[in-house]
Amino acid sequence: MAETPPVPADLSRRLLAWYDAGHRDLPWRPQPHALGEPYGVWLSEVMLQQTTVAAVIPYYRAFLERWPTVADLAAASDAEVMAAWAGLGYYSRARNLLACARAVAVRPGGAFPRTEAELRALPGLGPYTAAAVAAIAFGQQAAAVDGNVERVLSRVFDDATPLPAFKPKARVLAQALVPADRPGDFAQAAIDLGAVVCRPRNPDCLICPWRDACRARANGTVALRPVRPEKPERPHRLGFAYWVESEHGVWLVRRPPKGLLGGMLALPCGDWTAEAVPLALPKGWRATILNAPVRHVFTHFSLDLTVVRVGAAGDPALVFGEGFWGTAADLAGLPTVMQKVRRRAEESSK
DNA sequence: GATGCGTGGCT
DNA sequence: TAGCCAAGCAT
Repeated sequence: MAETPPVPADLSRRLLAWYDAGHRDLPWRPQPHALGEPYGVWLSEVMLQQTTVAAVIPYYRAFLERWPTVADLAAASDAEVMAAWAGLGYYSRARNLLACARAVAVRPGGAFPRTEAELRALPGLGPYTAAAVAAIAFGQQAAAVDGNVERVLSRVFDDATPLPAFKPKARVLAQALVPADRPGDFAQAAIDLGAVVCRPRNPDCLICPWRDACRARANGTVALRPVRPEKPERPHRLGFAYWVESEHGVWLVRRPPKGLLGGMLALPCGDWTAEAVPLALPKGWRATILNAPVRHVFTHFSLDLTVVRVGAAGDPALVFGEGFWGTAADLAGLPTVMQKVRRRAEESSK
């Protein structure tokens, strides 16, 4: 790796002083100088992966209320946890969350490991989350480098290395800055700095505790950092979703455990491809095609789903696969794209 | 190293 | 409004 520039002295102290003078009050956050509660820290960090604070807060509260300890969560069923996660996105996190809780529950004392390396070995904990939990909950001198910290460091050192190649450099720089006495506060302060001051757009350099040291500010390149690679074009896909209602409820299926919406409840659908092909329905089954498709945008493709209301004259499993008649409580556990389909179907019956 | 994986808010 | 982006991880 290329040499990293010397780290100006006193950056850590200035950042901590800025944090102490006023930081975001978040439900999972310990008081300054205090350690966080491992379960809550871990839960929040997993929820916050690629997810905004505002979206996480209600889910965090709901999980803590329903499963107050990691042992409680470990005892929950897959279906309960997936349903509780519905709407938050990136559903492999929910599967890994439960796998991690179960792994922790069978450890001696049912407690989380305390070191970054041991945490890193748990499901769903990558380099960032392992370091964050180690620092915030256990006071380990670990460098938690997320997108905020990468952005801040790319600017302070005016480094034009494109992401994600800059990440290893950022880790080296961050590790050199982590103070031995307050690693958890430092991790959260660095994140707050990126989230509140050193924002992606319109950074508030005038109030930045690192403004004097910031090379990008001196060079007038703040808006150019970090350098991001071009994003690939997002393809468009088409598909059908089937609303099959009877006196028993609505026919729901469980999606396969891996892949898109893996492990989640769903309405029956065919494949989502460049050209949609409707499923052939048995004779005597009524089908009503709703006029405007449901639009949804995923990370790597956009989707138009044509909703079909079906009056089944026989066993839906024969056409749509293994499933069950879902009630209103079951429907609440559908992911967002399926909620959009549900809304469209329910509107059409008014 | 590249790709797949959700959703919602902001501009 | 259509794109950008968010406390990343697994493969």
